Amino acid sequence: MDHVVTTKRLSARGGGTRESGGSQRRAELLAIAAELFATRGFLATTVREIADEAGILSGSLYHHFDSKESMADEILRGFLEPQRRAYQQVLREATDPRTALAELVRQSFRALQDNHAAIAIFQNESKYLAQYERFGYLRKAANEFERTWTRVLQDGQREGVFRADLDVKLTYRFIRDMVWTSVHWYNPKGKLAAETIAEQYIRILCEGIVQPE
Amino acid sequence: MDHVVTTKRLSARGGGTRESGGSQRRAELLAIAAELFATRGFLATTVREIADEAGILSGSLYHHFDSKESMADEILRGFLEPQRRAYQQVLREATDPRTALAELVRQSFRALQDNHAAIAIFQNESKYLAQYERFGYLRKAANEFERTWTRVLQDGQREGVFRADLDVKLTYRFIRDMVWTSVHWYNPKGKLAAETIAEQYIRILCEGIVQPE
Amino acid sequence: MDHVVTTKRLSARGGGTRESGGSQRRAELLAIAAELFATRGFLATTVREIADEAGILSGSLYHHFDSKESMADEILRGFLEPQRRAYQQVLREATDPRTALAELVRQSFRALQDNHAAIAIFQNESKYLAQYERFGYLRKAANEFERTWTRVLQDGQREGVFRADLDVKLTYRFIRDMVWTSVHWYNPKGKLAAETIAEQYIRILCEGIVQPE
Amino acid sequence: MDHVVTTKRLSARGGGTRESGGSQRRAELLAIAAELFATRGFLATTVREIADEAGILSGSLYHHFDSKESMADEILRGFLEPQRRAYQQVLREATDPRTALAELVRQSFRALQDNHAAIAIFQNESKYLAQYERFGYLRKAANEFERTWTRVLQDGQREGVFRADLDVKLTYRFIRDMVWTSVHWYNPKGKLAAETIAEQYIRILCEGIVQPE
DNA sequence: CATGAATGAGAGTTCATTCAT
DNA sequence: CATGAATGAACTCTCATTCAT
Repeated sequence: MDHVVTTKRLSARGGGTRESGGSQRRAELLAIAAELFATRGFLATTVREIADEAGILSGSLYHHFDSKESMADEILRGFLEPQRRAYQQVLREATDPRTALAELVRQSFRALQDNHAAIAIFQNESKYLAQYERFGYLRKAANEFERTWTRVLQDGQREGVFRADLDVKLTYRFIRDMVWTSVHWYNPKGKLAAETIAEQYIRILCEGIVQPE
Repeated sequence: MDHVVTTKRLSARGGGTRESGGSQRRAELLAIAAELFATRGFLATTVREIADEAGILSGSLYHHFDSKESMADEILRGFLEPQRRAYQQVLREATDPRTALAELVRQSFRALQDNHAAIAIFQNESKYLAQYERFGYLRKAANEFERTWTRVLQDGQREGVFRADLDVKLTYRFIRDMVWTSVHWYNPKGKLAAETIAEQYIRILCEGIVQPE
Repeated sequence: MDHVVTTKRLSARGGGTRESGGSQRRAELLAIAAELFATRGFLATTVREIADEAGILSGSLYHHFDSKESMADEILRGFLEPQRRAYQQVLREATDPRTALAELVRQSFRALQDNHAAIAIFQNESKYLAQYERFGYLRKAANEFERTWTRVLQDGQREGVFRADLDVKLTYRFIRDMVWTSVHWYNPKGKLAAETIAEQYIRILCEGIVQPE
Repeated sequence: MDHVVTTKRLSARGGGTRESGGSQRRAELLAIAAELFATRGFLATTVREIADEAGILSGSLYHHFDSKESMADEILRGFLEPQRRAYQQVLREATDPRTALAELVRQSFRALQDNHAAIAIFQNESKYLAQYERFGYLRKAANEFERTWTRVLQDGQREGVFRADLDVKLTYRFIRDMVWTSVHWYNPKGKLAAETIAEQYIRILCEGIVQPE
């Protein structure tokens, strides 16, 4: 379905980061880049804007990172791996599908609070970035997330906790979209706590919006 | 909250299209552009790509359109105004909040089938485009859509049809995201009919995913 | 009278130069641009030609300047302000209108020698450039120059030094055109010294070409 | 002295006009083009602007003219040949150098009234256009004009009418510039008659601006 | 670590011109 | 005579990236 463009707009350079171990300056720069990528988009953000925000010249960024993509890469990896582990832990610790589902939602909103920028980038730029080999792991991560959620949904259906007439894949998408898309309007510094949203969403999701008679 | 970027990367040119009344060729070109903007993103699509797909040279596009933005503009206006009217009609014809809500969802998925590309662009590029005066109407349209949905939700709560403990704004966002975000995976030519998705989503939305005891 | 063309062919970009303080390279590039603008015209000179002459790529110019217009802007400002001050000084130091006039002519030809390119650009491109806000100061400068000269002429008429039957405005234009237009043929490196021309012109201007009987 | 650029920005096409005999429509179009070339400059005027002003599409102009240059060519030739003849006649009819000079000035200002646009183009665009073979006649015409004026000046000096200490070439340039440059500010429809200006200029030129004691 | 000058590819856009209808 | 669609070359400008200092 996706038009896969061969190789363009991304340097041919294999990959790799200049120094894996991160100095503090590095982390600062990464945070700045993440914020800009998240709010303006990866393509719409220039390395000069990142450098400006950091108070250095654009060329100087290349002392810390190989390329603009390396920054996105590092930001995304820094979010995906912990998130993967967090989901696994939820699955291990949950006793039944319903609490598992609720915990997955809660964990997701917690991530929204802590990794707002990274999630926005993952959400908005995956399609574009995944065109390039280097970012192949994005699709893999998305698939693993899907397996995580659908397993819970299927278990729930089997145990009669979730309604049997639901299409699991469709339901998964429903949930995923509703959770991750909040990144577009959720403000970690705003007055609406992630937990509050999570609880509301869990209720709508489980019981629907209609008042039972 | 949003970082508002001043003015760049979009020509200051007031607006206006070369010819408002559309020839047939024009419509073809617009469809090509819409498809590309939708699948690759506005920034990631070059006018040369659009022209290539149309079998002409990039410069020739400018016989029909003022600029790349003009194309996006025309595509978006062509979707928003009819959509607005469709929502209004739903509101006029619906007898009670619950059917109103269901109809709004159905109408939205119908739009997804007919205006897939335009909706994707509206969804993905609004944030970027709305920075520019010319696209101010995007925010206005979004606001009007919000009013439409929240009115139905509030009416429903007042009449006791929808649960009273729901935050209306949050619920609206929930619904909006779930509906529009489907644009990312929904394939109008695929085997999953928009109506099927709509019905499933309406059920989840209204009754939740949990099997009542 | 003048057809005022709205806004095109000049970027809307407010103004501003990349760095106000000038490095040495900057000055070299500016000199090259000035020479080309002067001999070929602003529109007829491409940034590639400027870059070629400087031995760099056209894109590299944008490390130093915001735009082609920025270069013209800087060239013109670098000439107008000193010129304004020079005229003021002539006025302050002159004891009578006749020597004032002669000194103004001399100062103008001296400028021709030092700022040949800038004057040519001011002369030839003002009409075109002044269409754009950014170059509004060109008209202001022209007006101030006019006031300078007409004041001297009026003083001279009042004191009976200059003939009373002369239309001051017309006479001013006469002088201005004759002085500045020399830019079209005057060659600073040629054998004709600016001073020689100035003296001849002063004589013609003051006493006419007719041999008194 | 002039940098002569080989061949660019002017079609290689030999020359020639589509139809020598001029229809009326043709004359109208030419007048429109002349006005635009004069006020905006040759390069700054697009064929589309000419066509717009004429109420047709740009491509339609090519039914009447070979190229944009052909228009300039025709406009310039239409002015130069009559002007040449007019100068010749002045020379034939004048009885002495002083009246000859005065008549040349008067004739020039009369031309300014009738051929304002053409003169402006001749004045402003000669340098640019003369780069191209096709417009070689511009230099020839300029040379002939120069010979006309300098002959009168030399005759006058020989006969003791004009001051002997004047450099003839310099004086010629002085006069030419002062006369032709008026094209920049002279408005044929304004309240200042060409004759008035001519008389003032003749007086300044002959007797100077200084009040004789 | 950072600067500052440069590269090189490609972007959007303009415009004179052509030509079938 | 004019239209409308297209060409093709050139233009100004952007931006990720490199590298000597």
